[in-house]
Amino acid sequence: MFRQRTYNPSRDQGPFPGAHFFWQVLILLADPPSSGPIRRINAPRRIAVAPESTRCSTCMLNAICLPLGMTRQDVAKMDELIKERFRLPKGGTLYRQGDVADAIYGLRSGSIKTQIEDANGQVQITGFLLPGEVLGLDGLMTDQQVSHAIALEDSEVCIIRLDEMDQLAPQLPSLQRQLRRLMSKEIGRSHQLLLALGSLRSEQRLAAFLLNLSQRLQVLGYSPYEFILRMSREEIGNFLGLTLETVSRLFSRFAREGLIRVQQREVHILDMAGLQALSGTDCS
Amino acid sequence: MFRQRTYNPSRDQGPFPGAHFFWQVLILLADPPSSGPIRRINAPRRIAVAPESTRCSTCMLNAICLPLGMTRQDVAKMDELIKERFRLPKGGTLYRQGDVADAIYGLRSGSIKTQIEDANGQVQITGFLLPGEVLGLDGLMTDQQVSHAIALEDSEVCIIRLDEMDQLAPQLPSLQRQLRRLMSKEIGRSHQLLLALGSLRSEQRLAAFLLNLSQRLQVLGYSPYEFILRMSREEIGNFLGLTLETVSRLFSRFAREGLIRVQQREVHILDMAGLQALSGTDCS
DNA sequence: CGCGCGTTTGAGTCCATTCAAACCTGGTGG
DNA sequence: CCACCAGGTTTGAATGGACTCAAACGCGCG
Repeated sequence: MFRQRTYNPSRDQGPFPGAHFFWQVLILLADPPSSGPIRRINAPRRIAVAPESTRCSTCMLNAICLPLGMTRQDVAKMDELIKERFRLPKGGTLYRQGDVADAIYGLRSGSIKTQIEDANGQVQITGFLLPGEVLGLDGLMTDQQVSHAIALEDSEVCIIRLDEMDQLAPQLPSLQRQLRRLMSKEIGRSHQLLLALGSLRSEQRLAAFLLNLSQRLQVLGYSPYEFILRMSREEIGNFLGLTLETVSRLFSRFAREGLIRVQQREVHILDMAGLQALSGTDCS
Repeated sequence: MFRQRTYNPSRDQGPFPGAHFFWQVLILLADPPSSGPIRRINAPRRIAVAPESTRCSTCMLNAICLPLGMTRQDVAKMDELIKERFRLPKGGTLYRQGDVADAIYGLRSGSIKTQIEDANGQVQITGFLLPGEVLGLDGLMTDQQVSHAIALEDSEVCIIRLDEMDQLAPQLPSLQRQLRRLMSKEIGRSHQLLLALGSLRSEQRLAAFLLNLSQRLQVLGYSPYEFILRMSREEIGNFLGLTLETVSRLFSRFAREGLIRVQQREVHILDMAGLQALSGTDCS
């Protein structure tokens, strides 16, 4: 039935009933939320933390995250906006498809995957997020989340409530702009991924995946040459439109060819240029 | 080298030098526009038309396009915002990757494809737009277009300048909200397409493609059962991550199986339910 | 008419998948 | 401490679906 075996992630609450759309059915804006009463997200599990620790102005990620490009004054205003943080254990879900989308989230630490699910339960991972990146932008359309967000390890997110953001918007045009940028970036990212899934062969996809990860980790101050993967082979495969076996084989081959060294989830990149050549990034 | 033959669209100005990014390189915000001086888009080809014909308030598409969900008063304010329209001949480009992105565009009539291009000239079509849909949202990130927009037939777009929109924003919060929705929709659309490219087999992809088109045309008041394709087999193939031959074979097979009738670019859908079952939209 | 372009159809190949078995690792309980 | 188990991972062999290469066809156009 499917080109690849159905990727069936562990479900903590049984099958989700609200995955009823496909493609641009969204454009209709017609179908009411058929998923029954809209659930309130995780409300009980939220904790307010000591104020000074949630400040954007003192956050190490403020050069990467939402405040990117803002003036000091504007960042100070951001501090009013972000009152809550949220701890997420490994495997925990930040939100699920169909939840009300009344906030966006800045990932503070850890890593999170986002995935969508169609009516058949077929799942597609749409992104692996690293600290400083913002989640929940895809839910702004319908006021309902259209994807699941699941922690790959213990993680922590900052919560930015939409209504409070709208209130603050007039005084903080730079936030609107930055938000627009982030959404635009998300669109660009999906498009690049589309290009990968649509036209790259498996080895190119994996090479590009590793390079992408390496680069993003470097931005965060980590070594671009060695890192540990937070996701399983199966998740990588799903993300790249491949099977876990293919991914595993490619890892082995890359290692055999001296491009990387890999044991389990620990990856050492030995030949960055070689990977780039493989991925097709390197032009000419 | 590539999984599918390189799709090489006719280029009106030779190879484009600015397609230097890959995936989330965008996140860096570091690399300067390496494409030389940023070009001004199509400025000389723009024409101002009789004011009453550009009014959102009298536009037939105002229930679908940007003004969707706005009050009558807000739509009236939109009228001030949209002062220009732009005629685009078949094959003409509205903007190219690397152009300054200082406006977004509402498609008034015709149809447009958007495509991205990587350093190797590899192209991926990211969308086929119909009237009432909005282009240019992906360029808001960098203030530079990250995709090409090319007309599939003679088309007409409304121009919404970003600086004017920002000026009007405080008085028109519903516009901000709607813009956010549209961007969010675009993200959702890409994600759905990702799911298709990542996990659907060829026949499912084409079936889903036809259903999607059918549905969007219906929203516009056209028959969902018969329409003519504005794009070539090659363009469909590129969009769906298939070769033109595969697409052609699938059309033939669908026709043989009584799902559709097709001659050249004219498509009649005979068995909508069959197509839905095939695409996997139909659940259970 | 002849040409170019898009499309259709066929035959053969190859790459990723499927199915299957063995392996490694970490955690649990005896 | 070790045996055992479960889940993730690796590797092999065989299959099949989409691709490549190729040729013929149809249509519009100068």
